[in-house]
Amino acid sequence: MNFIEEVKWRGMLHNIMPGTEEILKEKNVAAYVGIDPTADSLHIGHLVGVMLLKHFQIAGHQPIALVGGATGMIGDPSGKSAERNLLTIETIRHNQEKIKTQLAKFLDFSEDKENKALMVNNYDWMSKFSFLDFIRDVGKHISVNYMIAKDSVKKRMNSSDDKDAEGLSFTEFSYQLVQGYDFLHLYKEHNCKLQMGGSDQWGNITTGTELIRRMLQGKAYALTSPLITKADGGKFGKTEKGNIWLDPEKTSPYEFYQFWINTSDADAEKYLKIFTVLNKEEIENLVNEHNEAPHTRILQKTLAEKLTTMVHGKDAYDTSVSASQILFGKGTKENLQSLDEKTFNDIFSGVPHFNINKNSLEEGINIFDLLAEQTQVFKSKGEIRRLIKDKGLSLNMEKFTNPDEPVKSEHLINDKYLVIRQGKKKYSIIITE
RNA sequence: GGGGGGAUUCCGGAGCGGUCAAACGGGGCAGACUGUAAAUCUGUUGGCAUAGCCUUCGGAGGUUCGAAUCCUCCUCCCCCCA
Repeated sequence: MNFIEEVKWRGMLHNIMPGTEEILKEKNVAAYVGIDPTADSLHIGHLVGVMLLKHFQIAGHQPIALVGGATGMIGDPSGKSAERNLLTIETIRHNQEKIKTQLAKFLDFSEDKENKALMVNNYDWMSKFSFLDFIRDVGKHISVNYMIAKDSVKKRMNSSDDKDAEGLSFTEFSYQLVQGYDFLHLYKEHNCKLQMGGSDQWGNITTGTELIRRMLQGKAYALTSPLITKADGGKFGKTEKGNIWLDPEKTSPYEFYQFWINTSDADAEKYLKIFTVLNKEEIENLVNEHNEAPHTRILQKTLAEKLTTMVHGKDAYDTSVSASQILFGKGTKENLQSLDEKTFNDIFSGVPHFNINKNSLEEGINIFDLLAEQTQVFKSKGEIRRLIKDKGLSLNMEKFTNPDEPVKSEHLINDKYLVIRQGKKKYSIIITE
Protein backbone atom coordinates (compact mmCIF):
# COMPACT_ATOMS: atom_id res chain seq x y z
CA MET A 1 0.00 0.00 0.00
CA ASN A 2 1.43 3.36 -0.88
CA PHE A 3 1.85 6.16 1.57
CA ILE A 4 -1.09 8.25 0.43
CA GLU A 5 -3.52 5.34 0.53
CA GLU A 6 -2.15 4.46 3.90
CA VAL A 7 -2.75 7.84 5.48
CA LYS A 8 -6.07 8.13 3.71
CA TRP A 9 -7.68 5.07 5.26
CA ARG A 10 -6.18 6.01 8.57
CA GLY A 11 -8.05 9.28 8.47
CA MET A 12 -4.83 11.24 8.55
CA LEU A 13 -5.32 13.07 5.32
CA HIS A 14 -6.86 16.50 5.32
CA ASN A 15 -5.45 18.33 2.38
CA ILE A 16 -2.98 17.41 -0.26
CA MET A 17 -1.43 19.30 -3.11
CA PRO A 18 -2.11 17.92 -6.58
CA GLY A 19 0.79 15.88 -7.87
CA THR A 20 1.92 14.69 -4.46
CA GLU A 21 0.86 11.13 -5.06
CA GLU A 22 2.73 11.01 -8.35
CA ILE A 23 5.97 12.32 -6.92
CA LEU A 24 5.83 9.67 -4.21
CA LYS A 25 5.99 6.97 -6.82
CA GLU A 26 9.65 7.75 -7.04
CA LYS A 27 11.90 5.89 -4.67
CA ASN A 28 13.09 7.33 -1.40
CA VAL A 29 11.55 10.77 -1.50
CA ALA A 30 12.26 13.01 1.50
CA ALA A 31 9.55 14.75 3.47
CA TYR A 32 9.65 16.76 6.65
CA VAL A 33 7.51 17.68 9.60
CA GLY A 34 8.31 20.61 11.83
CA ILE A 35 8.36 20.31 15.57
CA ASP A 36 8.52 23.29 17.85
CA PRO A 37 11.01 22.74 20.65
CA THR A 38 8.91 24.67 23.12
CA ALA A 39 9.47 22.01 25.79
CA ASP A 40 12.07 19.36 26.39
CA SER A 41 9.62 16.64 25.59
CA LEU A 42 7.10 15.77 22.96
CA HIS A 43 3.53 15.42 24.02
CA ILE A 44 0.92 13.25 22.39
CA GLY A 45 -0.30 16.16 20.32
CA HIS A 46 2.97 15.87 18.42
CA LEU A 47 2.31 12.25 17.67
CA VAL A 48 0.23 12.78 14.56
CA GLY A 49 3.15 14.43 12.80
CA VAL A 50 5.51 11.80 14.12
CA MET A 51 3.26 9.02 12.88
CA LEU A 52 3.07 10.67 9.48
CA LEU A 53 6.84 10.44 9.36
CA LYS A 54 6.76 6.87 10.58
CA HIS A 55 4.37 5.74 7.88
CA PHE A 56 6.44 7.69 5.43
CA GLN A 57 9.53 5.78 6.43
CA ILE A 58 7.67 2.46 6.37
CA ALA A 59 6.64 3.29 2.83
CA GLY A 60 10.31 3.43 1.93
CA HIS A 61 10.81 7.16 1.99
CA GLN A 62 13.01 9.36 4.06
CA PRO A 63 11.50 11.20 7.03
CA ILE A 64 13.05 14.40 8.28
CA ALA A 65 12.14 15.87 11.61
CA LEU A 66 12.84 19.54 11.66
CA VAL A 67 13.28 21.01 15.07
CA GLY A 68 12.26 24.59 14.88
CA GLY A 69 15.05 26.18 16.85
CA ALA A 70 14.77 29.36 14.85
CA THR A 71 11.04 29.33 14.27
CA GLY A 72 10.54 28.39 17.89
CA MET A 73 12.16 31.64 18.79
CA ILE A 74 9.55 33.47 16.78
CA GLY A 75 6.32 31.71 17.47
CA ASP A 76 3.81 30.56 14.92
CA PRO A 77 0.73 32.77 14.89
CA SER A 78 -1.37 29.96 13.39
CA GLY A 79 -4.19 29.11 15.69
CA LYS A 80 -3.01 31.41 18.41
CA SER A 81 -4.63 34.59 19.43
CA ALA A 82 -1.75 36.04 21.40
CA GLU A 83 1.91 36.70 20.93
CA ARG A 84 4.13 33.89 22.01
CA ASN A 85 6.93 33.87 24.55
CA LEU A 86 10.39 33.59 23.07
CA LEU A 87 12.87 30.85 23.88
CA THR A 88 16.59 31.13 24.40
CA ILE A 89 19.03 29.17 22.31
CA GLU A 90 20.25 27.19 25.32
CA THR A 91 16.76 26.01 26.02
CA ILE A 92 16.19 25.10 22.42
CA ARG A 93 19.38 23.02 22.21
CA HIS A 94 18.53 21.19 25.37
CA ASN A 95 15.02 20.52 24.13
CA GLN A 96 16.27 19.34 20.78
CA GLU A 97 18.43 16.64 22.34
CA LYS A 98 15.65 15.27 24.47
CA ILE A 99 13.22 15.30 21.61
CA LYS A 100 15.56 13.36 19.38
CA THR A 101 15.76 10.55 21.91
CA GLN A 102 12.01 10.36 21.92
CA LEU A 103 11.73 10.42 18.15
CA ALA A 104 14.13 7.51 17.95
CA LYS A 105 11.39 5.39 19.46
CA PHE A 106 9.30 5.94 16.38
CA LEU A 107 11.76 6.54 13.58
CA ASP A 108 14.79 4.62 12.46
CA PHE A 109 17.83 6.86 12.55
CA SER A 110 20.37 4.11 11.92
CA GLU A 111 23.15 5.23 9.66
CA ASP A 112 23.20 2.18 7.44
CA LYS A 113 19.57 2.46 6.51
CA GLU A 114 19.03 3.81 3.05
CA ASN A 115 16.06 5.89 4.04
CA LYS A 116 17.26 6.68 7.52
CA ALA A 117 15.45 9.36 9.44
CA LEU A 118 17.12 12.71 9.79
CA MET A 119 16.84 15.38 12.37
CA VAL A 120 17.74 18.93 11.56
CA ASN A 121 17.45 22.21 13.38
CA ASN A 122 16.62 25.30 11.42
CA TYR A 123 18.61 27.37 13.87
CA ASP A 124 21.69 25.96 12.20
CA TRP A 125 21.01 27.73 8.96
CA MET A 126 18.79 30.56 10.02
CA SER A 127 21.16 31.88 12.65
CA LYS A 128 23.82 32.52 10.03
CA PHE A 129 21.42 34.51 7.93
CA SER A 130 21.67 38.24 8.45
CA PHE A 131 18.51 40.25 8.51
CA LEU A 132 19.54 42.20 5.45
CA ASP A 133 20.42 39.10 3.50
CA PHE A 134 17.17 37.51 4.42
CA ILE A 135 14.92 40.35 3.39
CA ARG A 136 16.91 40.88 0.22
CA ASP A 137 17.25 37.25 -0.90
CA VAL A 138 14.08 35.76 0.43
CA GLY A 139 11.66 38.54 1.25
CA LYS A 140 11.99 39.89 -2.25
CA HIS A 141 10.21 36.90 -3.70
CA ILE A 142 7.04 36.97 -1.69
CA SER A 143 4.62 39.85 -1.60
CA VAL A 144 3.02 41.15 1.53
CA ASN A 145 -0.27 40.82 -0.28
CA TYR A 146 0.36 37.10 -0.52
CA MET A 147 1.34 36.88 3.11
CA ILE A 148 -1.58 38.75 4.57
CA ALA A 149 -4.00 36.66 2.56
CA LYS A 150 -3.18 33.69 4.80
CA ASP A 151 -5.84 32.85 7.35
CA SER A 152 -3.39 32.78 10.22
CA VAL A 153 -2.47 36.38 9.51
CA LYS A 154 -5.90 37.56 8.53
CA LYS A 155 -7.41 36.37 11.77
CA ARG A 156 -4.97 38.36 13.79
CA MET A 157 -5.34 41.47 11.69
CA ASN A 158 -9.10 41.73 12.04
CA SER A 159 -9.08 41.99 15.75
CA SER A 160 -12.64 43.25 15.74
CA ASP A 161 -13.85 39.82 14.63
CA ASP A 162 -12.34 38.21 17.64
CA LYS A 163 -12.19 40.09 20.86
CA ASP A 164 -9.37 37.88 22.13
CA ALA A 165 -7.09 38.55 19.21
CA GLU A 166 -4.21 40.87 19.92
CA GLY A 167 -2.90 41.82 16.54
CA LEU A 168 0.44 40.38 15.59
CA SER A 169 3.96 41.66 15.72
CA PHE A 170 6.23 41.91 12.73
CA THR A 171 8.12 38.99 14.22
CA GLU A 172 5.15 36.69 14.04
CA PHE A 173 4.16 38.05 10.68
CA SER A 174 7.55 36.95 9.37
CA TYR A 175 7.03 33.45 10.65
CA GLN A 176 5.64 31.99 7.46
CA LEU A 177 8.56 33.33 5.47
CA VAL A 178 11.08 31.79 7.82
CA GLN A 179 9.26 28.49 7.73
CA GLY A 180 8.97 28.79 3.98
CA TYR A 181 12.68 29.25 3.78
CA ASP A 182 13.19 26.08 5.83
CA PHE A 183 11.38 24.16 3.17
CA LEU A 184 13.50 25.76 0.49
CA HIS A 185 16.65 24.94 2.41
CA LEU A 186 15.69 21.29 2.83
CA TYR A 187 14.66 21.15 -0.79
CA LYS A 188 18.13 22.25 -1.79
CA GLU A 189 20.15 20.34 0.79
CA HIS A 190 18.19 17.11 1.11
CA ASN A 191 16.09 17.10 -2.01
CA CYS A 192 13.09 17.31 0.29
CA LYS A 193 9.99 17.69 -1.85
CA LEU A 194 7.22 17.42 0.67
CA GLN A 195 6.24 19.09 3.88
CA MET A 196 3.61 17.57 6.12
CA GLY A 197 1.88 18.83 9.21
CA GLY A 198 -1.41 19.60 10.89
CA SER A 199 -4.10 21.32 8.87
CA ASP A 200 -3.27 24.60 10.59
CA GLN A 201 0.08 24.47 8.82
CA TRP A 202 -1.30 24.54 5.31
CA GLY A 203 -0.74 28.25 4.87
CA ASN A 204 2.82 28.10 6.11
CA ILE A 205 3.61 25.10 3.96
CA THR A 206 2.31 26.67 0.80
CA THR A 207 4.42 29.74 1.42
CA GLY A 208 7.31 27.30 1.26
CA THR A 209 6.23 25.67 -1.97
CA GLU A 210 5.64 29.10 -3.44
CA LEU A 211 9.12 30.22 -2.42
CA ILE A 212 10.63 27.12 -3.99
CA ARG A 213 8.72 27.76 -7.18
CA ARG A 214 9.78 31.38 -7.42
CA MET A 215 13.37 31.12 -6.27
CA LEU A 216 14.37 27.78 -7.69
CA GLN A 217 11.66 27.13 -10.24
CA GLY A 218 11.20 23.91 -8.28
CA LYS A 219 8.12 21.91 -7.53
CA ALA A 220 7.40 21.00 -3.94
CA TYR A 221 4.35 19.52 -2.29
CA ALA A 222 2.19 19.73 0.79
CA LEU A 223 0.15 17.29 2.81
CA THR A 224 -1.77 17.99 5.99
CA SER A 225 -3.62 15.96 8.58
CA PRO A 226 -6.83 16.93 10.26
CA LEU A 227 -6.51 18.24 13.78
CA ILE A 228 -7.39 15.55 16.23
CA THR A 229 -10.68 15.98 17.95
CA LYS A 230 -12.53 14.28 20.70
CA ALA A 231 -16.10 13.16 20.22
CA ASP A 232 -17.23 15.26 23.15
CA GLY A 233 -15.64 18.38 21.73
CA GLY A 234 -12.87 18.64 24.30
CA LYS A 235 -9.24 19.21 23.45
CA PHE A 236 -7.35 16.07 22.61
CA GLY A 237 -4.37 15.13 24.72
CA LYS A 238 -5.13 17.26 27.72
CA THR A 239 -6.15 16.27 31.16
CA GLU A 240 -6.82 18.44 34.15
CA LYS A 241 -3.10 18.21 34.80
CA GLY A 242 -2.23 19.47 31.36
CA ASN A 243 -0.48 17.80 28.48
CA ILE A 244 0.26 14.12 28.26
CA TRP A 245 4.00 14.05 27.74
CA LEU A 246 6.21 11.30 26.43
CA ASP A 247 8.79 12.07 29.09
CA PRO A 248 8.18 9.70 32.02
CA GLU A 249 9.33 12.42 34.40
CA LYS A 250 6.51 14.64 33.24
CA THR A 251 3.82 12.04 32.73
CA SER A 252 4.41 8.72 34.43
CA PRO A 253 3.96 5.58 32.33
CA TYR A 254 1.01 4.75 34.53
CA GLU A 255 -0.71 8.03 33.77
CA PHE A 256 0.20 7.65 30.14
CA TYR A 257 -1.37 4.22 30.06
CA GLN A 258 -4.41 5.49 31.91
CA PHE A 259 -4.89 8.27 29.41
CA TRP A 260 -5.32 5.82 26.57
CA ILE A 261 -7.36 3.36 28.58
CA ASN A 262 -9.83 6.15 29.24
CA THR A 263 -10.41 6.86 25.58
CA SER A 264 -14.11 6.95 24.79
CA ASP A 265 -15.61 4.35 22.47
CA ALA A 266 -16.40 7.06 19.99
CA ASP A 267 -12.74 7.97 19.62
CA ALA A 268 -10.97 4.67 20.08
CA GLU A 269 -11.10 3.38 16.53
CA LYS A 270 -9.96 6.70 15.16
CA TYR A 271 -7.01 6.82 17.55
CA LEU A 272 -6.00 3.26 16.77
CA LYS A 273 -5.75 4.19 13.12
CA ILE A 274 -3.73 7.27 13.79
CA PHE A 275 -1.44 6.26 16.62
CA THR A 276 -0.67 2.62 15.93
CA VAL A 277 0.75 0.82 12.94
CA LEU A 278 -1.83 -1.93 13.11
CA ASN A 279 -3.10 -2.63 9.63
CA LYS A 280 -6.58 -2.22 8.32
CA GLU A 281 -7.60 -5.81 8.84
CA GLU A 282 -6.28 -5.95 12.38
CA ILE A 283 -8.17 -2.84 13.32
CA GLU A 284 -11.37 -4.07 11.68
CA ASN A 285 -11.13 -7.28 13.66
CA LEU A 286 -10.66 -5.34 16.86
CA VAL A 287 -13.63 -3.16 16.09
CA ASN A 288 -15.78 -6.22 15.47
CA GLU A 289 -14.60 -7.76 18.65
CA HIS A 290 -15.40 -4.56 20.47
CA ASN A 291 -18.91 -4.44 19.08
CA GLU A 292 -19.47 -8.01 20.23
CA ALA A 293 -18.37 -7.23 23.75
CA PRO A 294 -17.96 -3.53 24.36
CA HIS A 295 -17.37 -3.92 28.07
CA THR A 296 -14.06 -5.66 27.51
CA ARG A 297 -12.78 -2.42 26.01
CA ILE A 298 -10.51 -4.22 23.64
CA LEU A 299 -9.93 -1.05 21.60
CA GLN A 300 -8.81 0.99 24.57
CA LYS A 301 -6.64 -1.80 25.86
CA THR A 302 -4.94 -2.26 22.53
CA LEU A 303 -4.39 1.46 22.18
CA ALA A 304 -2.90 1.71 25.65
CA GLU A 305 -0.75 -1.34 25.09
CA LYS A 306 0.69 -0.26 21.77
CA LEU A 307 1.39 3.28 22.83
CA THR A 308 2.74 2.57 26.29
CA THR A 309 5.00 -0.17 24.98
CA MET A 310 6.25 1.96 22.15
CA VAL A 311 7.03 4.96 24.32
CA HIS A 312 7.96 3.47 27.69
CA GLY A 313 8.81 -0.14 26.94
CA LYS A 314 7.35 -3.50 27.84
CA ASP A 315 8.28 -3.42 31.53
CA ALA A 316 6.65 -0.08 32.15
CA TYR A 317 3.60 -1.31 30.32
CA ASP A 318 3.37 -4.45 32.46
CA THR A 319 3.70 -2.41 35.61
CA SER A 320 1.00 -0.03 34.46
CA VAL A 321 -1.34 -2.91 33.75
CA SER A 322 -0.84 -4.53 37.11
CA ALA A 323 -1.11 -1.20 38.84
CA SER A 324 -4.37 -0.57 37.06
CA GLN A 325 -5.68 -3.98 38.02
CA ILE A 326 -5.04 -3.33 41.68
CA LEU A 327 -6.30 0.22 41.56
CA PHE A 328 -9.38 -0.38 39.46
CA GLY A 329 -10.06 -4.06 39.85
CA LYS A 330 -11.58 -5.44 42.97
CA GLY A 331 -8.73 -4.03 44.97
CA THR A 332 -9.16 -4.42 48.70
CA LYS A 333 -7.21 -3.48 51.74
CA GLU A 334 -6.02 -7.08 51.89
CA ASN A 335 -4.68 -6.82 48.35
CA LEU A 336 -2.72 -3.77 49.33
CA GLN A 337 -1.32 -5.42 52.42
CA SER A 338 -0.25 -8.46 50.50
CA LEU A 339 1.98 -6.48 48.19
CA ASP A 340 5.67 -6.52 48.87
CA GLU A 341 7.38 -3.17 49.06
CA LYS A 342 8.91 -3.38 45.62
CA THR A 343 5.61 -4.14 43.90
CA PHE A 344 3.87 -1.53 45.96
CA ASN A 345 6.35 1.10 44.88
CA ASP A 346 6.08 0.07 41.26
CA ILE A 347 2.34 0.29 41.31
CA PHE A 348 2.22 3.63 43.00
CA SER A 349 5.20 5.16 41.27
CA GLY A 350 2.95 7.18 39.01
CA VAL A 351 0.72 8.42 41.77
CA PRO A 352 1.30 11.66 43.69
CA HIS A 353 3.31 11.14 46.88
CA PHE A 354 3.15 13.02 50.14
CA ASN A 355 5.43 12.59 53.09
CA ILE A 356 4.52 12.86 56.70
CA ASN A 357 6.23 12.25 59.99
CA LYS A 358 5.30 8.91 61.44
CA ASN A 359 4.87 10.31 64.93
CA SER A 360 1.88 12.34 63.79
CA LEU A 361 -0.12 9.13 63.54
CA GLU A 362 0.77 7.71 66.94
CA GLU A 363 -1.97 9.63 68.69
CA GLY A 364 -4.32 9.55 65.77
CA ILE A 365 -4.88 12.56 63.57
CA ASN A 366 -8.10 13.85 62.13
CA ILE A 367 -8.62 13.39 58.44
CA PHE A 368 -8.79 17.11 57.69
CA ASP A 369 -5.46 17.93 59.27
CA LEU A 370 -3.90 14.94 57.64
CA LEU A 371 -5.02 15.70 54.10
CA ALA A 372 -5.13 19.47 54.03
CA GLU A 373 -2.50 20.60 56.51
CA GLN A 374 0.11 17.92 57.07
CA THR A 375 -0.08 17.11 53.40
CA GLN A 376 -1.56 18.90 50.43
CA VAL A 377 -3.60 16.03 49.09
CA PHE A 378 -6.53 18.44 49.05
CA LYS A 379 -6.61 22.19 48.88
CA SER A 380 -9.09 22.81 51.65
CA LYS A 381 -10.84 21.08 54.46
CA GLY A 382 -14.17 21.98 52.94
CA GLU A 383 -13.29 19.95 49.90
CA ILE A 384 -12.61 16.94 52.08
CA ARG A 385 -15.81 17.48 54.00
CA ARG A 386 -17.78 17.52 50.77
CA LEU A 387 -16.07 14.42 49.48
CA ILE A 388 -16.81 12.47 52.61
CA LYS A 389 -20.40 13.61 52.47
CA ASP A 390 -20.64 12.51 48.83
CA LYS A 391 -19.04 9.17 49.69
CA GLY A 392 -16.14 9.91 47.43
CA LEU A 393 -13.21 9.42 49.75
CA SER A 394 -11.49 6.13 50.42
CA LEU A 395 -8.65 5.25 52.72
CA ASN A 396 -6.81 2.07 51.82
CA MET A 397 -9.58 1.00 49.45
CA GLU A 398 -12.24 1.36 52.11
CA LYS A 399 -14.83 4.12 52.04
CA PHE A 400 -14.12 6.75 54.61
CA THR A 401 -17.48 7.93 55.83
CA ASN A 402 -17.04 9.24 59.32
CA PRO A 403 -15.34 12.64 59.41
CA ASP A 404 -14.62 12.26 63.10
CA GLU A 405 -12.70 9.05 62.78
CA PRO A 406 -9.03 9.66 63.44
CA VAL A 407 -6.35 8.15 61.25
CA LYS A 408 -3.94 6.09 63.27
CA SER A 409 -0.83 4.01 62.91
CA GLU A 410 -2.99 0.93 62.54
CA HIS A 411 -4.17 2.23 59.23
CA LEU A 412 -0.71 2.08 57.75
CA ILE A 413 -0.14 -0.41 54.99
CA ASN A 414 3.14 -2.22 55.54
CA ASP A 415 3.59 0.03 58.53
CA LYS A 416 4.43 2.85 56.19
CA TYR A 417 1.81 3.89 53.67
CA LEU A 418 -1.66 5.32 53.44
CA VAL A 419 -3.53 5.04 50.16
CA ILE A 420 -5.98 7.85 49.56
CA ARG A 421 -8.51 7.62 46.80
CA GLN A 422 -10.73 10.40 45.54
CA GLY A 423 -13.67 9.18 43.52
CA LYS A 424 -12.88 6.24 41.32
CA LYS A 425 -9.76 7.26 39.56
CA LYS A 426 -7.62 9.61 41.57
CA TYR A 427 -5.09 8.17 43.94
CA SER A 428 -2.54 9.70 46.27
CA ILE A 429 -0.30 7.99 48.71
CA ILE A 430 1.09 9.24 51.98
CA ILE A 431 4.42 7.89 53.10
CA THR A 432 5.43 8.03 56.72
CA GLU A 433 9.02 8.38 57.69
C1' G B 1 -10.32 65.12 20.59
C1' G B 2 -15.94 64.34 21.53
C1' G B 3 -19.89 60.89 23.05
C1' G B 4 -21.54 56.17 24.98
C1' G B 5 -21.01 51.22 27.24
C1' G B 6 -18.40 47.88 30.31
C1' A B 7 -14.98 45.37 34.17
C1' U B 8 -19.03 40.21 39.05
C1' U B 9 -17.04 34.11 42.16
C1' C B 10 -13.03 28.77 36.96
C1' C B 11 -15.66 30.67 32.21
C1' G B 12 -20.10 32.98 30.22
C1' G B 13 -23.62 35.98 32.42
C1' A B 14 -27.67 38.05 36.07
C1' G B 15 -27.85 41.27 40.17
C1' C B 16 -28.24 47.75 40.52
C1' G B 17 -28.72 50.08 48.79
C1' G B 18 -30.25 45.49 53.08
C1' U B 19 -33.59 39.07 52.35
C1' C B 20 -26.12 38.46 48.14
C1' A B 21 -21.18 34.08 49.10
C1' A B 22 -24.24 36.47 45.05
C1' A B 23 -29.70 33.83 40.05
C1' C B 24 -28.91 30.93 35.57
C1' G B 25 -25.85 28.23 31.98
C1' G B 26 -21.15 25.90 31.02
C1' G B 27 -17.09 23.61 33.19
C1' G B 28 -15.10 20.98 37.56
C1' C B 29 -15.83 17.44 41.56
C1' A B 30 -18.72 13.44 43.76
C1' G B 31 -22.80 9.77 43.78
C1' A B 32 -26.31 6.42 41.05
C1' C B 33 -26.36 3.55 36.39
C1' U B 34 -22.20 1.15 33.65
C1' G B 35 -17.45 -1.03 30.91
C1' U B 36 -11.88 3.13 34.38
C1' A B 37 -16.65 4.74 27.74
C1' A B 38 -20.81 7.79 26.24
C1' A B 39 -25.56 9.48 27.55
C1' U B 40 -28.78 10.33 31.65
C1' C B 41 -30.29 11.53 36.65
C1' U B 42 -28.88 13.52 41.65
C1' G B 43 -25.80 16.28 44.86
C1' U B 44 -21.93 19.77 45.16
C1' U B 45 -18.74 23.93 43.49
C1' G B 46 -14.85 31.02 48.35
C1' G B 47 -12.45 29.95 53.36
C1' C B 48 -12.85 28.48 58.40
C1' A B 49 -15.90 26.46 62.16
C1' U B 50 -21.23 21.04 63.22
C1' A B 51 -27.56 26.74 62.73
C1' G B 52 -22.32 31.17 63.01
C1' C B 53 -18.14 33.77 61.47
C1' C B 54 -14.33 35.55 57.95
C1' U B 55 -12.53 37.25 52.91
C1' U B 56 -14.77 38.19 47.84
C1' C B 57 -17.99 41.45 42.94
C1' G B 58 -11.18 45.90 38.27
C1' G B 59 -8.04 49.44 42.02
C1' A B 60 -8.08 53.49 45.78
C1' G B 61 -11.02 56.55 48.64
C1' G B 62 -16.03 58.44 50.19
C1' U B 63 -21.59 58.61 51.41
C1' U B 64 -24.65 55.40 54.57
C1' C B 65 -26.73 52.04 60.48
C1' G B 66 -25.66 49.00 56.03
C1' A B 67 -22.82 48.89 49.22
C1' A B 68 -21.45 44.11 44.18
C1' U B 69 -25.26 47.87 44.01
C1' C B 70 -24.74 55.39 45.19
C1' C B 71 -20.49 59.33 44.66
C1' U B 72 -15.16 60.72 43.42
C1' C B 73 -10.56 59.59 41.34
C1' C B 74 -7.49 55.84 38.89
C1' U B 75 -6.43 51.50 35.57
C1' C B 76 -7.93 48.51 31.60
C1' C B 77 -11.47 47.04 27.60
C1' C B 78 -15.28 47.84 23.84
C1' C B 79 -18.49 50.83 20.56
C1' C B 80 -19.87 55.38 17.89
C1' C B 81 -18.51 60.32 15.95
C1' A B 82 -14.04 63.36 14.40
